[in-house]
Amino acid sequence: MDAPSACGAGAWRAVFVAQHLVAERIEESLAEAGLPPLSWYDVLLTVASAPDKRLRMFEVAEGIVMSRSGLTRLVDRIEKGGYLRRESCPSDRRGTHLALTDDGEALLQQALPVYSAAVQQHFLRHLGDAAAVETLLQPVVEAARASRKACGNECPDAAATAVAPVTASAA
Amino acid sequence: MDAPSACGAGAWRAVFVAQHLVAERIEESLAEAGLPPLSWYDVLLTVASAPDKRLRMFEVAEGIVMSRSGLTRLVDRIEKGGYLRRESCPSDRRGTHLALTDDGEALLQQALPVYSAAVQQHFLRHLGDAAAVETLLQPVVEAARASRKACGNECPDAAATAVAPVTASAA
DNA sequence: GGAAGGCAGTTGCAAGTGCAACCGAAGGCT
DNA sequence: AGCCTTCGGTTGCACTTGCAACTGCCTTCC
Repeated sequence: MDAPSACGAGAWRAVFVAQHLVAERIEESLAEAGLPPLSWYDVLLTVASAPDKRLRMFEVAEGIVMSRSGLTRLVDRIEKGGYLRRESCPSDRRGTHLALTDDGEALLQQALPVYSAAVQQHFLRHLGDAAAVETLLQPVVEAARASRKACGNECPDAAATAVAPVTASAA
Repeated sequence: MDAPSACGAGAWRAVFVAQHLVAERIEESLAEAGLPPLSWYDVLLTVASAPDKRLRMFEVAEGIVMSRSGLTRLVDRIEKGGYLRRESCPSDRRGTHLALTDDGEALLQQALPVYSAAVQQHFLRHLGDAAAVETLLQPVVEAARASRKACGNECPDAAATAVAPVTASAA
C-alpha cells in the first residue's frame, strides 16, 4: 500500500529529511562556535561570490530561495551586526546593492572553516559520490527556478500536468 | 576562489536549494487544489504508514524532523481540522497515540494524487536516477539522526569551543 | 511629454517554529 | 516502599518568515 515510496517519493523524502537534518547539525556547529546562524552565510557567501562583490537584493533572494520581505529583515539583522552594507545602486534608483564590510569578510574567514567542517562531517563524509548528487539535482533546481518565475503570475501547463494522477503509483 | 564549491559544498547547496524550491512548488500545488499545507501530510502519511495505524508523538516528530513543541501545535491544528485524533496510550500513560480519523483517510485519498503529481512534476521528472539519490542520501540521514540523538543532551567539548565570541564586530 | 503598468524594496500583520521551563508518569536504585 | 533521574508532552515566549499592501522608480505606450 505504500504507493508513495513505490513511485519514487522516497527520493523526495530523502532530500527533504536530509536537508533538515544536515541544516540542523550545521546550525548547531555554528552556534557552538559562537557564530551567526546559517542564513547569514547564505547571504554573505552569495554576495562574496559575486563577480564585483556586489549584488542586488532580489538577486540574493533568488539565490538563497527566500522571499523579498524575508530578505529585507535578514539583511536588516546582518547589517545591524556590521557585516553587510546597503549601497545605493547607480543604475537603478529603486535598487539596493549589498556589499560585505571588512567585518563581513573577517566573519567569513572565521566561519568558513567551521561551516566547511560541518558540511564535511555531517554531509560529505557520508556521501558516496557528492558530485553525482549535485549533478542529479541540478536539473531539478533549474526547472524549479524556471517554474517559480513562470508561476509568479501563473503556470497554465503546470496546472494542467498537476491534475494528471501519478501514473507511476499504479504499480 | 570559490573554495566552498571546491570542497564539495556544491552538493550541499544543491540539496538545500532543491529542497526549498521543490517544497515551495508542492505547497503551491496543494494550495491551488484547496488542500492543507505540506506539513500536514508529513504527519498524516507518517501515521498512515505505521504498521498498526497508530504512532506516538515522538515517533512522528522524529520521522518528520520537527521539534516536539512544534509537533504539538501542528497536531493541534490537524486535530482541530478533524483529520487526526489523539488517543491515550495504554502501555504508557505519559504517551499519546495519533490515529487518522475517517476524514483524515479521506483527505489522504484526496490529497495523494495532487501530492504525488507535484512530486513527479517538480522533482522526479527532472531527476535522472531517483533511486540513486535516495541511496546516496540514506547514509547521510542515518548518520544525522544518530548524531542528533547523541548530542541531544549535550556536547561538552563543543561547549568549550563556544566561549569564543565573534570579535570581528568590534569595529 | 504624460499616463499606465510593472518592478524593487519595505512595512503591517499573522502564522509557524524552536528553546526553555514545566507537569505528570515511568524506570532505576537503595 | 520511597526517592531520584529520565522521558513524553504541553505551554510561555521570542524569533523568523511569508503574504498583502504600500511607496518610489523605471518602462512602455499613446
